[in-house]
Amino acid sequence: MQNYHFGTPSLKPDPTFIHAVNNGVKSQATWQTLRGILVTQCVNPDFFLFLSPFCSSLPLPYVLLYSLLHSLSLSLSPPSPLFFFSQALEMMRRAAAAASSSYCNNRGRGGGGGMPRLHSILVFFNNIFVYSFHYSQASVASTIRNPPKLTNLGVGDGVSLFNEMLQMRPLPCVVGFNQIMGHIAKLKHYQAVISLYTQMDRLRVVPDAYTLNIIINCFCHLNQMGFSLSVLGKFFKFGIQPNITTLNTLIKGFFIEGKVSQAALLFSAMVERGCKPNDVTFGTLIKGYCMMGNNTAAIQLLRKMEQQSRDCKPNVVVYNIIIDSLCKDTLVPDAFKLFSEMISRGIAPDVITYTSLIHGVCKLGQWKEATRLLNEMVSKDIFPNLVTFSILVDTLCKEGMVVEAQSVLELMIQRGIKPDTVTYSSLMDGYCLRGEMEKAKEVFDMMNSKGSVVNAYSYTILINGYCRCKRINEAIRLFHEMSDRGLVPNTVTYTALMDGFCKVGRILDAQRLFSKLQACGQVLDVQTYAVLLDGLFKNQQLAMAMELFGELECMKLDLNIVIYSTLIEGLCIAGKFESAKDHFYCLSSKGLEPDARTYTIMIKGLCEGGLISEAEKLLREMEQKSVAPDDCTYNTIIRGFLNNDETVKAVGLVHEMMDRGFSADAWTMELIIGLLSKDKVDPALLSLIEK
DNA sequence: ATAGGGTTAG
Repeated sequence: MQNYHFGTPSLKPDPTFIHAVNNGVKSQATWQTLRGILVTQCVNPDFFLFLSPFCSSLPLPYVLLYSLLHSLSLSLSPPSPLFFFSQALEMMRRAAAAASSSYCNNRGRGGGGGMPRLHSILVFFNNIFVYSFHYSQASVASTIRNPPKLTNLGVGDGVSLFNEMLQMRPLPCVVGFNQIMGHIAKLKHYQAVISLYTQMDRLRVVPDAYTLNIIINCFCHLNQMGFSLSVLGKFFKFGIQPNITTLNTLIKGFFIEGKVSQAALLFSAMVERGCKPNDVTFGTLIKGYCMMGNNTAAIQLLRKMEQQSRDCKPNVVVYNIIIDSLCKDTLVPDAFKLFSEMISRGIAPDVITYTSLIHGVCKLGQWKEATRLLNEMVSKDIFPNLVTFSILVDTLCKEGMVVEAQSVLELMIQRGIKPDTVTYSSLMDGYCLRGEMEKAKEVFDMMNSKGSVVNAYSYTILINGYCRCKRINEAIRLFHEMSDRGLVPNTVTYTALMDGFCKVGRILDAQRLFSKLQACGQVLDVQTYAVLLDGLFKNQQLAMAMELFGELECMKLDLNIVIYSTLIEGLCIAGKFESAKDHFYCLSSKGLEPDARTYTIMIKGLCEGGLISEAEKLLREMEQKSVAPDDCTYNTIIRGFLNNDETVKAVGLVHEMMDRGFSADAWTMELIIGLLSKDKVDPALLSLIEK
């Protein structure tokens, strides 16, 4: 093992080597022989052995890979290597075929264009090929003087360029293909990359480590770890040494699939094997743990980095990952601690650091702090960019301040920052939240006409908007429209639509959607269940709701407070107050803490069941446990007291509520006015509330 | 020329 280095750049596979492997495979040469061939190619055969345990839980072809890799070290004859390779190839081909057909659908809606740009890029690539064929130095120099902007290349442009390149003879060097695939992968069109790779493979363009790493990365993002691992077979076949990037990418893939243990195992296996992790490895692990909600593990890794040799000291990227994760979990003070720590260590924050912090404080409604941060960053010559502005737009929208959001949007345009799909989608959501569906639709249509590509997010936001307003038919129409445009509705889209059906009482349709989702093998998360459960309760389907809950309890999903709140609320709706109470008081034994919403639901239930003193007890308990009661809690309990003829206590609570800066909502007002007209409450109450 | 960081929906 020590004779090989993972960081060694792989040699270009020698055609005779590929021949040798292929013939060896066909003739069932002993694996000792193949191993020998790999070694002549400076490829470490142990590498494949070391990766084999990660392939062991995979379906048939991978099982074969596993045994094949084992026999590599035991120098036994494997069952049928040829079978394995053809299987793996076939699977890749099928995946790619599926990918390319969906890609064609996407193209159908036109757009793209940009021929002049295409030409200049083509010239650029030609120059690169010239360079790699050692033709002319002069054209290389001119390329360096006038570097074309690859960043302007759209997906469609990239694909046509790729196809043109495939028709050139002699075939261009693999570098050009890598550039295009890498670029399209950056644009997140992973399926398109896979289908390009299949075409190139068919024409026998020999990949290199870059190519295969790009492909692994694409499969990872498509949640197809199995295919990612099968690419290892390609490395083997072409005699290419997998490198540290390959491993980093595989680790990332495991995290995307939520397989933390596999990721950790791969990491320790590589360390054990003397393969040195680099800063990207640590970054990937830290990001992975943050994604899993384990900030503590992420910070521990940061500390571990500090103790490592100087080549992987913590950098701005790892600090940003953790700061952002802490902000997302509203642990903003902790984020600020890390922020000062990085500065004191001489690591300069960048636009991403500031954007994450701004997002964090905005979520807590700390507008002053956000403004301070904006000023601070600008004073350091770090300027807010598209993402920073989009967050500001989004936050304003979530606060219901769409007019202000619009003016931020205009400001950014003035500064030459073009709002994109995300910015406009946030704005659209802002209108949806206010129920201004006509305005939301206007933004949507404007996006379509201005060339901002509407995506699955945009559709889901709009569908959700219509569902909230109970305009289910419009939602259904959009749902079909998005599929027609080749945009794939995901669990969130389905859940929004399901909620819409529930809201208009079409519980059967909601259930049908749910079954469809299950049948597609989609990953159903707790929130999807919560929506259906809520719908069943609200449509008086107690028995079915309880059955669904039972099903849910049997599954290995981590049931969160949302699902229990829904259950408790549902039981209250059905008048089963005792049962609701049981669940409520059992929460802590399940390791769950009721939040303000849970308390409000239980308080409401207790009031409806006439147990007002218990309701009041819960309100006080909230304060002890520092779960702040919100305006909803106060309005709920005040209504409870009024309905139970406890006007004196109600008045006391109204005072308390006003002191805390909350006000009576429309329902409470209506109730008070009703009681006033019957001379049942003190008129002073009205003057108090009307302020 | 490839891999890691910040923005939108239930």
